[in-house]
Order: sequence, then structure tokens, then C-alpha cells
Amino acid sequence: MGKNLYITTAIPYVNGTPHIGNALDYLLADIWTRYQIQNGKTVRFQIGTDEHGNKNAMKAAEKGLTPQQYADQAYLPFKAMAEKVGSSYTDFIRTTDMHHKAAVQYIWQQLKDHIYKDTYEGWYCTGCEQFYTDKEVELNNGSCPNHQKPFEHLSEENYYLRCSDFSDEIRQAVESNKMQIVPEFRKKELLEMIKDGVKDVSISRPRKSLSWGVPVPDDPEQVIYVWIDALSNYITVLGYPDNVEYKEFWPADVQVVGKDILRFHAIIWPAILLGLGLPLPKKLLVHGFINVGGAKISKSVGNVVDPGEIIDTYGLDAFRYFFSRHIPTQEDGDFTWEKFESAYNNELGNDLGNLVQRTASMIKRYQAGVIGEITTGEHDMGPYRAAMEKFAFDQAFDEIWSMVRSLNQYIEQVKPWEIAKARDTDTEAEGHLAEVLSHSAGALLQIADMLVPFLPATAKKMHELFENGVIPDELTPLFPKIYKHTDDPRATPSV
RNA sequence: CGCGGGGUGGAGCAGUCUGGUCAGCUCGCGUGGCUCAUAACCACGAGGUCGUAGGUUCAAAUCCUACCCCCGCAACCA
Repeated sequence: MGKNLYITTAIPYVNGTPHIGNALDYLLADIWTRYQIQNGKTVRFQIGTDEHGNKNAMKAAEKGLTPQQYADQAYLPFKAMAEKVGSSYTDFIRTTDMHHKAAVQYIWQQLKDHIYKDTYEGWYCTGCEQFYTDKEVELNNGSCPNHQKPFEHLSEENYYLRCSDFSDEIRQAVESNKMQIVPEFRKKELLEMIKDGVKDVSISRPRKSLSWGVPVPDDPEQVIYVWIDALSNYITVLGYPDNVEYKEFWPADVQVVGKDILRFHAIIWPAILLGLGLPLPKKLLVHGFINVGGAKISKSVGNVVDPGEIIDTYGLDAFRYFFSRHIPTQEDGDFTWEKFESAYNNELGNDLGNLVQRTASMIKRYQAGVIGEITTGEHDMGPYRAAMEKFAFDQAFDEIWSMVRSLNQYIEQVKPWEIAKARDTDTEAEGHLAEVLSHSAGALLQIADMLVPFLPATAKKMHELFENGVIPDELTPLFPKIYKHTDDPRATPSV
């Protein structure tokens, strides 16, 4: 049985700071990974950084560093971010790794039959050192907005990858779900895009316009452009080509990508793989963007949300909770501090946290903390698993929460506090009470199991609390109330 | 007529393929209950012409037609 699974995340360009979109990538992949591990699978989970390109070279020059020196520090915040959101990644790849660079050149050579040289013509700004599309030129009335200089019509030599060689194969793979694009509407979008075939893509730049990158083999005047360099990380990180262990993990089971980079992953990347004679990834999970208060996140608007700030204030599990339940996995989602805090206080605090608290507290109060024989929860895991399999994490949470609600209702119905009182007069009450409480503990353990992929720390605390048979002396609330962005209902109303 | 997604009580959504059992869920709001618990939990309730206008049908949120509005994509924009 194929027990080895592989999940990848897009590697961000290090020119810039990690943002919440990167965090979402890491989080989604991590949830899936933890779920699979919980089910006994072996999972490789890759993350990494894209470190070549002009922008990095320019940044480096500004700081008086070599590009490599710059990259050596610029990738660290991304690594820190992945760790901050609790990503249990197994591999971190940098495109400046020696092995990666060598592998990229090897890949180029393998693709030679599909590579040709051609002349690219377009509008160039000498200030930006890059080409602009006709549309952009038109939009800016023919001169570069950054440099106030007219665009020049230039031509340069580029190597091209003949993606068109693979048009039919790619389309067929998408249509048949051999390479499944999730969600379905992204698949439609893509099929529409490639219905007339896929276009060839330029995969190199002259050294003069791209100084920082992997040289094209046998042509020192050309440097490999981002596509082959960055996309191939998904296999080079596994050791491709020399370490045959890669075969145990490739093809990837899931590749997590943002909606903005779907087409690179669904067109160029498959073309590269097909050219190499490698199988295509089984699934591309396309997630949406996160808005803040209904607006796009942008630095100029000043509505940038720092995942670190959320985590430092509310805790890691609270962050993971909101972004996996209230940001739909496959569509755009909306973040506001008010929504976040309300979900934290009401759902995590009241529903789950309080349930754990009241159960533990009753066991302590009525049975000196001794739980007795725990009845395993019997909730039907089918719908939960189905939701997990199709990356409907919000639906998985709905399942978990319906269990939380049921348990609260159950406790309300059987009223353990009354049974406890009845013990003086009723000889059967003692046993009945023990049964009720151990049933509750069992249900909570099952809830904890379902929370493992999402809220690992919370799940662990719940396990520790109930599975040893004895409730520890000190009970600390799982999610203490925090009112920084919403009104505190406990506050004395000002008259 | 570029392509795709969507418009359901104050907010966020499900239901639409396979018409009736649909007007549902969560949050918020109101009333009551309870006291084990993090002012929590439980019950009940108010609130919607299911974007608009036509049509098909015994019956439409669900099918058909037209229109309005929002959003995404439209290939080198990491």
C-alpha cells in the first residue's frame, strides 16, 4: 500500500516579508499532514524559499551585500513564520542550495528536446531592467511610472519551453482528474484558459538582464528564469535526480497553491514534469485570499494583519482555529479582529473550553478527580473523515462542534449535579454519576482526537487531562477570555 | 454577447444537480430555565416577497427566459 505521502507548499520569493497568505499555505498543509500522520501515514511536507532573481540582487546591492549573503538572511523570516504557525514540515528547500542548482541544470538538459531559442520583443524600461506588457505601456502612456522614462522597444534572446508539446496531455490530465484541481470551479477556470492549447513559455534571460540565478548549461550568456528554477524545487527537495528515494514520494499527493499561481502549477509545472517523464501531482489544492474587513490586504491601505501578532495575543491554536474554520479552505475569506475575537471567546472559550472545564470540574468535585473506566466516544466519524479528505476543514469543524453541542446538551439533560445530591438517598446514584462523567470524558477524548490536526496543543491538553484517569489538581482554562476588540460583557455597564 | 463564481432573516453560510418532506445552520438579538462550569450552559422566541421581472408545473430558493448587481480569471503580474 502506498503509505508514503507528499505535500508541498509554494515557495515564496524572499524579497519581502512573510504575510498571512504564506501562513495560510503552511497551515493548510500542516493540518493535512497531521491528519495523515494520525492515520498512520508517513508524510513528507516541504516548504522553502525562492531566492534568485533581480529583485533580490537589487535588495542585496542596497544593503551592500552579495546576493547570497542577502538570501542567507532573507529566508529566515519565512522559516520562522512556518514554525510560528506550528508547521510540522519535514523539508526546507532554498533555491540557492547547491544540490538544487545542480539539479535544475540537470533538468534543463533533460528538457532539451522541448527547448528552443527565440527572440522576445517588447517594451523595456532600463530603470526597472525589465519588460512590460503592451497593456501596461498603454496604461502609462508609454513611459515608466517608476522612472519617468519612456519605454524602449527592445528585443532579446530567450530560451523557450515548448509547453505546447504537452497541451493535450495536460488538458486530459485535468479533465480526467488524474491531476485533480480542487475546488471544481478552479478546474473549470483552468480548462477554459487552455482550451486552445497552452502557450510556450520563456524560461531564460540574458545574463545582462538577470544576473542572479542558475546559468543555462552550455550557454553562459543565459540564466535560467524563475519557472524551472522555482517549480522544480518540489522534486529536487526529494533528492531528484540522484537520490532515488524521491521515487517513494513523487508524485505529490497534494500541492497547495494560492489562486494567483494556479496556472503556473497547472500548466508550466506539468509541462516540465512531462518533459522529464515524471508523473503529475495527484492534486492541486487552490486556496483563496484573505481579505480584511472585506478589502484586499495591501500595505498602502495599511490593513496588513500580522499572524505573529494574532498568535502572540490569542495563542497558536486560536490562530489555527480561525484560519481553518472561518476562512473557507477553497475560497476567499475575511478577517477582522472583531470576528476573530468573537470566535475565540464564544466558540473556543464558551463552547469547547467551558465544556472541558465543567466536565473536569465535576469529576474533581464529585469523585475526587477520579474518572474511572472511560467509555470511548461513539460518534460516527464518517462525515468528519469525508470532510477532511476533501479539504473541507470548515465542515470538519462543524462535525466536531455538533459533538461539542451534543455533549453540552447531554450534561444539561442528565444533570450530574442533581445525581450527586441524590447519592445520600439513592444507592444507585453513585454508579450512575460515574457512568455519566466517564461518558463525558470519553466524548471529550474523541473530540480531542478530531482536533489533533487543527489544534494540536489543545488536543494534547485534553488528552492529558482525561486519559490518565485522574484529573490533575490545577485546572487552567483552555481559552481564557480576551476582550481587546469587542465589548467585555462582564464589564459593569456605565449608567 | 470573453470565461467562471455568487446574490437566501442584522452578519457569515447550507440547501439548487435529483422540484413537494425547505425555508435550515452558526453568530448576534429577546425571553425563560439551570447552577457543574470561563457572566458559562440549556430551552424557547422575534426576524427572510430565497437579486428583479416573466414563464413551465397541481407544486419552484430549486427548472426555463430576460434583466440588474457583486466578485474572480483573462498567460510570464513570485
